[in-house]
Amino acid sequence: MHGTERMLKAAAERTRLRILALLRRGPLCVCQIVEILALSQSTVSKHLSILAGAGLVEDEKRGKWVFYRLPAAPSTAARGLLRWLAQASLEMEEVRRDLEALERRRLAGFRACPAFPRRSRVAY
Amino acid sequence: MHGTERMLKAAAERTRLRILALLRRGPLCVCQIVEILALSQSTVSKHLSILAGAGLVEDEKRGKWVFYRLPAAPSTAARGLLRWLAQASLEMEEVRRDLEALERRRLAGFRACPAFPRRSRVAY
DNA sequence: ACGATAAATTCCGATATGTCGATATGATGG
DNA sequence: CCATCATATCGACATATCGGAATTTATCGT
Repeated sequence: MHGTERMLKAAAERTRLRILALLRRGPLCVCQIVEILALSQSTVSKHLSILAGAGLVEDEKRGKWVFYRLPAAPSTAARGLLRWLAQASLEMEEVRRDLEALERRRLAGFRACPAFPRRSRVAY
Repeated sequence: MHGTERMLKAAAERTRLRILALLRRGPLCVCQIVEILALSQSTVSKHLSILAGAGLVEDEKRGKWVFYRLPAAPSTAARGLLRWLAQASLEMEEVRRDLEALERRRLAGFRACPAFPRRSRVAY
């Protein structure tokens, strides 16, 4: 399948849209995403692998945790789509709720994951 | 389903990407699209209805023909996605072949469809 | 070495999707 | 009115996709 199609298929699913919106706020490890989305770990892991295969996220192992984030150097196509998604996904009620939940947990203290080095703001 | 998701799902399919790329060159009636894509009429018709439902194309009846085209006044989201698609879909081998086939038929004389009033170039 | 934890992979059932042939709807022309 | 043509819709089938439970793999702490 061509990259364009793969990228669109990856983005065109509610759960994955939710994940992308979360990652826009910064890197998260799988268990944190599981907690926010309230979906099974296997489901989340599978979605992340689809997103990674499309070049819409990248991962970094940190001991037994795996952090996912939006790619630091996305392809031109990925950058364009991610930029569109950043706008469009905010229109979704569910996404907004997820982002609030994320913010709440960030304040309340998340889960015992090692802090991930926050890069500067994403440029797209 | 939310508009954003519906739009992405509509775009995230090979046949529909091909249709959108064709329509970028100007309005076409269903039978012309059928001819170029070499798919059944029912298949093409269904895809068009999905695209229309997502606001990515619009239709206009002309006697017994129905012409489809990219929307004259797309929503902000649709405009953004269509712009991205215009770039990205050209990377697909199959799409390029379709566009060549379209050009060839335009020259060789298409099919007995009434000429559709060509609007000025799409602005997005 | 062992148990515990995080994540990926595998398997399975339920549902969604793409395609086509057949049929229905609607317009046109004799 | 009837035949024809363009399109939409329906029914059926094959395949793809999503979700979760269970298992496997890898890492950590003791």
